[in-house]
Amino acid sequence: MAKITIKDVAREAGVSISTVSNALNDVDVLSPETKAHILKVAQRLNYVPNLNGKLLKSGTTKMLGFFTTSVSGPYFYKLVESMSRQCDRLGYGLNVFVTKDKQVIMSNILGRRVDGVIIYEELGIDEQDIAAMKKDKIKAVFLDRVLEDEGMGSIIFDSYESGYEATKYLISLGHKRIAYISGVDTMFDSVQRKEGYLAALREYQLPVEEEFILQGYFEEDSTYNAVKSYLRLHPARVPDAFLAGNDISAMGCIQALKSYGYEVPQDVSVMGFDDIDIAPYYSPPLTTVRNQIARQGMLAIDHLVRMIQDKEQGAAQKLQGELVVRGSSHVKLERKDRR
Amino acid sequence: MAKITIKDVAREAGVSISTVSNALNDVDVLSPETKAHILKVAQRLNYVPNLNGKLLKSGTTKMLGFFTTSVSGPYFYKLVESMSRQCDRLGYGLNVFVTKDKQVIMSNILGRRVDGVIIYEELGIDEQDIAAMKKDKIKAVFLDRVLEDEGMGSIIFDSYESGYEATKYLISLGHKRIAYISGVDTMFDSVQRKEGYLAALREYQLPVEEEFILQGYFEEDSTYNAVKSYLRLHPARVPDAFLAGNDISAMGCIQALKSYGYEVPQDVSVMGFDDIDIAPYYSPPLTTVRNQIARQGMLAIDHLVRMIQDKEQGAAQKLQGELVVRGSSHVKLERKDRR
DNA sequence: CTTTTTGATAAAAACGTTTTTATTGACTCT
DNA sequence: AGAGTCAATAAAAACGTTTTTATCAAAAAG
Repeated sequence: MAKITIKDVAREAGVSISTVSNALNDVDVLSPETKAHILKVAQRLNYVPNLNGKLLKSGTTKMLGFFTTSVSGPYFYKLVESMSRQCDRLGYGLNVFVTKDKQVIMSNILGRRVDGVIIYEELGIDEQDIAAMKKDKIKAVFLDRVLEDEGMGSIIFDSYESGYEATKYLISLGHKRIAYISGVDTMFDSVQRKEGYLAALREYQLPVEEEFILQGYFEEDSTYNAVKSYLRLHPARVPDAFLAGNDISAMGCIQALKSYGYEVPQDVSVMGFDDIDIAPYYSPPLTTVRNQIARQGMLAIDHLVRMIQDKEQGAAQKLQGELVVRGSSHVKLERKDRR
Repeated sequence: MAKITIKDVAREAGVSISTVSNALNDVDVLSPETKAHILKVAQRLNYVPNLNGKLLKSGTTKMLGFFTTSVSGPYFYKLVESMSRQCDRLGYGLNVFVTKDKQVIMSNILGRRVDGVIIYEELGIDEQDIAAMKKDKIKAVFLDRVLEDEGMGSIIFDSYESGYEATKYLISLGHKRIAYISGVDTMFDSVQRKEGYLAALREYQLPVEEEFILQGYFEEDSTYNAVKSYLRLHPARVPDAFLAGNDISAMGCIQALKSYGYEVPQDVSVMGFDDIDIAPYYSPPLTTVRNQIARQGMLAIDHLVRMIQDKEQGAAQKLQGELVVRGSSHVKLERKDRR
């Protein structure tokens, strides 16, 4: 029992192929009886159009592709969740391609499996690939990089601004000696957050001190060790506050402080970035800066669809972070001595 | 500048279409020079085959589809992560379709966008749809239901066994009066866990008491209220241990116990199911039963690919849970009086 | 020296659609 | 009454591939 095609329906209904196609696609040229008859036959045979044939001919799929190297972690599922909701709303399907093989990515994009693409992937797609996509008039929105390159869209978080705002918040609590725990220096977001931190210090004319910039690599353990070794070496110069490159790092920092007998936030304020799921449950609950992930997903789909409909040119957008104040930060108090 | 097709490559290289196709697909009938020449031309023109044309003709896509109504939460991303890794390993691509529209799901499945499908969706696909898929020889693996129906695969967690093992563990700690906090009685997993719990009680000849079965609806608040009202009504008959339908519920239970001055685990043991991300960070860290999500994903892909290659018939598999002992459970102690 | 075989390439058919164009027969004009 | 419109349907072309079949010259076989 082979797959039922439009041909089978035509034969069974005693009409031509084109008539069946018209009936199925609701083109209004057929007599109501013929149409009804054909639909009934199609139903009876359980006919389902072959999407590849359909797509090959019509060139449009009503499908958007999301290309990513990973879906691990809350960032991705929040993103996918919001994108798929918005797709539903706009009458598109969402198709997530998880692969690390650039070849696969490019051939799916250029091979027209989807009407437009959202791209998030750390490695791989370079200027040349983007040029190829532009040449083919592929509509794309990037989530992980700024594109000066016109024609393509991008929606990224303003990490610089987040770093800046976080630092300003700590300053507003009365803290003057604010340390920064750096993430990975090759990552764009990481660097931007630090830049924002430095800018805020400069703006408030607080000294930028070399030893106040620690290296935590976005990991709990590394940060724990880095902070501990700082406290060992400079017991007399403990910062008022630590701004960690992300929440994981903030957690390591808090552990290290606790192990040296400092109370957070009474003795030292600590904050991170990302507002990961466990942040509100941590002890103390973490003050952090949250990225509006759902908004990013929603805007990406919106923008892409408008690009596809030629209502909008690709453009770059930046999203502001959202300060979330919880228990790990506190106005500056006179610190009790180290136990 | 329209899309480059195989025709353009043929014209440019001065050969026929079929020759180009042979060159590109490495069919070994061409002279090395011709082949090299064609490949060079294709490269120069940035030719990328149209996947729809290709697929339409050859009928195979080397793509697997994962159909789901949601990707929210850790379960899904762990699942997708493991599936995509296994796909990579086996030379397939993974394609996640997120939609609540059954129509979309069915037309993508039957419309041959993918070589095989993994299905997880709570509502929608019924016996009739499955019959249609079988008729079309679609290869499918279900993750959310047992399929007695031969021909299709399914890989589910053995929730009955998990409930049984969890209860046995609590009994092994010396607990005799074990309460169960039920989830949602329409959900398969929820019911199965409770059945396992009851079976263990029966096996050890412990009395099954009506009041010991509370209703928590898998929510923190509902459970909190349910447990609290139990403690208010039966202050003299506090269980030795609570087995909550999931970790969220366990958290609510612990809060309620604390509010009545009971210490967990010294006074009462509490455990849940799922091992959610915050379980190890909770206070106390939760004892729970973990489902092997990554294993489920891996097995699903494996099974599906073997079905596609006709090496295996669809079959049902069950995965055992994994007991994770943390701080919320303890051997039975003589309980101090209520404060 | 003709007939076969072989090797390399080209032509044509096929996949399942949609879309464009053609073909009817019935109706409406003047 | 003949030409022109119209409604309904059919036929054919097209989408971009792969695959099957055909072509044709050169080499091998007799």
